[in-house]
Amino acid sequence: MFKFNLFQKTYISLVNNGCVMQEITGLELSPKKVEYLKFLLKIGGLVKTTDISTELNVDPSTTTKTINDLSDSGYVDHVPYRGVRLTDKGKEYAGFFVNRHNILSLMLSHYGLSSEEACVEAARFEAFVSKSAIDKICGAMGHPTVSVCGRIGHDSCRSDV
Amino acid sequence: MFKFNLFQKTYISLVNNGCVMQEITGLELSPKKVEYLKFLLKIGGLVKTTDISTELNVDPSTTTKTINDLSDSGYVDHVPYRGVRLTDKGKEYAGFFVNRHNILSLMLSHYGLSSEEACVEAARFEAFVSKSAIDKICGAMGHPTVSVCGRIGHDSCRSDV
DNA sequence: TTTTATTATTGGTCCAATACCAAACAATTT
DNA sequence: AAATTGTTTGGTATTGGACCAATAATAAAA
Repeated sequence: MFKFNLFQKTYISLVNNGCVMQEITGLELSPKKVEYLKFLLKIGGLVKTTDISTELNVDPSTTTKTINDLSDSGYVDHVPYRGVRLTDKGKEYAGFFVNRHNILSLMLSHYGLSSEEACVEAARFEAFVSKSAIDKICGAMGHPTVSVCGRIGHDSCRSDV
Repeated sequence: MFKFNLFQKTYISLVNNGCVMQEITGLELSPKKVEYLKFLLKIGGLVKTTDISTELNVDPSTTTKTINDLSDSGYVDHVPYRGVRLTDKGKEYAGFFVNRHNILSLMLSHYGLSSEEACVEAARFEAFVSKSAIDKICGAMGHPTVSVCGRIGHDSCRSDV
């Protein structure tokens, strides 16, 4: 019996292959959903519901529901019972979210917070910091490539240099 | 007819006159409640429901309910139909909230954000930044007294110098 | 390959924070 | 005292998040 594969590349991705960063405000997703996307990007491929639940310490049913939300918004592709993975759009957002976390952590570390403290603190408020602010902070710090909790890429903010 | 005055000083305040800053994490109140306290501190005395509603752009009934919450938690004293004012505890928290906002705004302005941008940005995430982080940032900046959107006091963080 | 175990999803319920509306109530003004 | 203004109550709604029990699908074992 035929089964449509949601993960198969289609001509759609060729049509929709442009960078969408111009439209990102950074405030589109709730803190918890940002966590989902960052984790999905870290794993990289197809991710199981249980893995997400374990990582984020939530019930699997909660994960399924959140994943459905993210799927409806176009950040992930989800095949029930098989797994979930980022869409191209999801990857761009997740990449920004990781960068934002790293830039804010690095910034905080410059004010006497330890790496650990900076990381924990940034995680608490990062979802409410706009991309426009991040681009400015990143530029003012000279577009650093290394933070206290990971590397920083500049695909999205170099244009603001 | 006798009416008990909730705003009258009683021996309670003499007993409870110590600084409670040691116990503040800065994460006790939701963003909206932080706004209420900051506004109440700005006005200073007895504040009417309508004034709060106008300032925060919410229905008066919403204000009444939020004020009841804040009253239950001991941040304000509320006499129905008369007005609301900060308790001593509320003043300490409100003072910290204002300082936190000003310190974060000042910090952001050091990364190329305009005063206006810094203020707006800080307002969005400040409720999720801990007092411990603020104390460190404040210390690292040399305990500035002037920010881009107000003066900064140091009653609560000088001990960390 | 049929049973068993594991994993995932659905449907239900719940909570916190925030908000509005209409009705009732209190205070103030006339 | 009546009318107006301001405030509160009670009800309802929404958004985001969470859990549980029951069902369904997949994978593992016999």
